[in-house]
Amino acid sequence: MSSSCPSHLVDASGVRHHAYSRKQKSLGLLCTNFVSLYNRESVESISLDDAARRLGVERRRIYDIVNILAKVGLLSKNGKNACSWIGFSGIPKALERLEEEARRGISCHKGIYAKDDSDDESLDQYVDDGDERLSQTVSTTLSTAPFDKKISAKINRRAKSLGTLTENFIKLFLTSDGDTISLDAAARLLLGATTDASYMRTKVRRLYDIANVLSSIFLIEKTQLEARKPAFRWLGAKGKMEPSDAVTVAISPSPKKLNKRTFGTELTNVGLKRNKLNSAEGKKPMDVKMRSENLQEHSFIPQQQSASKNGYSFGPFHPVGVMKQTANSEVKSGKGIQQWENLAASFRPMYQNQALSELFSHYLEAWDSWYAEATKGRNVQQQFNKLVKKELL
DNA sequence: CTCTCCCGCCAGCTT
DNA sequence: AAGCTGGCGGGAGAG
Repeated sequence: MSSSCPSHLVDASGVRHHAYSRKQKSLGLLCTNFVSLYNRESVESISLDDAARRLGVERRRIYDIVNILAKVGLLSKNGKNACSWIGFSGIPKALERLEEEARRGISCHKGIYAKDDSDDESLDQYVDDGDERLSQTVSTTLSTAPFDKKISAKINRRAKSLGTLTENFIKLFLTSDGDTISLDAAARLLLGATTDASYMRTKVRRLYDIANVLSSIFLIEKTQLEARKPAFRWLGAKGKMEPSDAVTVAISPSPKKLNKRTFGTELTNVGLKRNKLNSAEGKKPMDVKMRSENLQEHSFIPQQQSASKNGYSFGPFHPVGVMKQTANSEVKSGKGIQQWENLAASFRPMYQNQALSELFSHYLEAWDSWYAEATKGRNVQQQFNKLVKKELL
């Protein structure tokens, strides 16, 4: 085990030193690695089990990522322990769908997450949550009341899911004129006027989860509206941002800043738990060990697959500073690819791992192609946007 | 201190 | 019954 962990973390006697780093274990980074692992042509079906093993994480984490990525069209879930990889080309379509739904007012911003643990009373607000089967069930059930508690529970559960939250979070952007939404506003809009602070806290946690993942695939970036007011900026594919909209946070990209929630030095998120655990602790020591070993065998260095479509990206909440300087109008208006490349180049050294740099350049290509696709012929209904805009910020 | 968000428990669902 | 999913919130690292 120790062999697959950074050596400075564990000494010869197996005692862990104080080197736990959250940054190396972030969902975003994991997502990045996930994408780098599977974003290639030869990949069709993904076993979640396998993914967990190869990435060296609990399967629980894979679920999180898969649920989010499925909503942006990178992959689709199909059945137990499996999903199929679609790739970046799937993003435009998924965004279109979300936008369309948003326009039709489905799962709108009016607090669809309003707390509702008890009854069926607010069921109708869940009816159209974008899941056809579920919607159908609900519709029929509604018309044939009395309403089944089980279905109600199911709907509640679904309505609170990471996936649904992801969808609605994205819809916020897609239906807004501005492209930056404060965390506050997002929470308010997504959760409705709940007074329950703990419920709010929970959902904000989820928002962070989602934001990390979306950041890692460059759909959004984290930014700041003002001091201590975190916000997210849509980088997607709308290409309608004016330079003047840009939230200007001129940050000189000092190395320190750049390291903020960005790159792990490892390709994997393997292994170490928070330091409250010592080597003897943990429920599944064997499991962890096995993962580590597996990682060594499997290290998903991109052998020499067809050198084109494969990709890689940097981590979550990535280059905040640099992004500020490049990711405004140019990026959005379609001539940004060049900028992305420059950006990428400037970050390349952050990867100690050579395989990663390699993957990284592949990723650029993938990005390039999906971006081109995404910006092509895309018409955002400004009208509707204006309506919604008022709600934001 | 507050913000961020990893982590894994465990309820509910599926096979 | 066993295994799979994923909501949830405690609590720790980062700022």
